Amino acid sequence: MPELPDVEVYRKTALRCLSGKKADGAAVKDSRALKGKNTKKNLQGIKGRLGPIKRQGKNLFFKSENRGWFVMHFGMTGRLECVPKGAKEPDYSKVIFSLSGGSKLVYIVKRMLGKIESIESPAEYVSEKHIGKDFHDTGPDEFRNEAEKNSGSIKQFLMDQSKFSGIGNIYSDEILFQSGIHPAAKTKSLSSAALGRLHKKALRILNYAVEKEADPEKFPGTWLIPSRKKGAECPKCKAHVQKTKSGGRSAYVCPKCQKKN
DNA sequence: AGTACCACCTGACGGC
DNA sequence: TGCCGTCAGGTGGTAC
Repeated sequence: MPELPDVEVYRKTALRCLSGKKADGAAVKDSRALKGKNTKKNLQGIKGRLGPIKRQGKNLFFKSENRGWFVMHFGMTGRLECVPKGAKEPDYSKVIFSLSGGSKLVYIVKRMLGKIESIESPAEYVSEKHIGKDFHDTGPDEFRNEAEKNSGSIKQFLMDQSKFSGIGNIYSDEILFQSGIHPAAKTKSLSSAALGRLHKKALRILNYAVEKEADPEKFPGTWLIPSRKKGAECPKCKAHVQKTKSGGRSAYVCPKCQKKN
């Protein structure tokens, strides 16, 4: 789940959960969900207000009053929940932030691919990890410029976090579907106008998904995501949706609506 | 430098 | 019902 819209939802969840509250330590249930030497100690020692909270791409950053910055990544199966006082923690809870008043902010991951790490600053982190600016902050010109330098497929380009960050496998499929572009199309084969439309469409889709809390059940039936399975009907033309591979990742395509050129 | 591919870890699901 | 194989929306490292 966790692509830009999902992580944006988690940011809002965290904001709401932490607002007006103070943290008193974070319980680490599974150290494998942590990265870096001092992360465990720092999490356990957290005291006071948590914030600001920032998001860039799929990364969520938050600062603690006394232990500095942390970054959260959600991998394929992570999420963040605000659990009220007395309520049971969800399965696979890995790190639990205790808040004043008894509520908790809980970091949950199933498949151990997500991580929390103690870091110096978000700026240093994104520069070290080559994480490009958030897709929301990219303009059409820079999008086109980067695209024109890219020699791979358009899907891989959209998913490359080093240029612009936030788009993953699911939303890249949606963006390409709504743009009528085949995921295997070479980025270079797209006209400047097509790239401009693609960029605009991508922003619109991401914004809309955030509005709908990244919940696929609230997405329109005209979107691919609800039909993103092999053999389902294309919501536009009723052809069968095909499952293809792109760079080792599954890519769902309507063979009639999406053309390679 | 840019791109392509595999490995990582464990849960969910479909087929037998 | 239970076992097994396959696949999963993430990134990072390595090999071209």
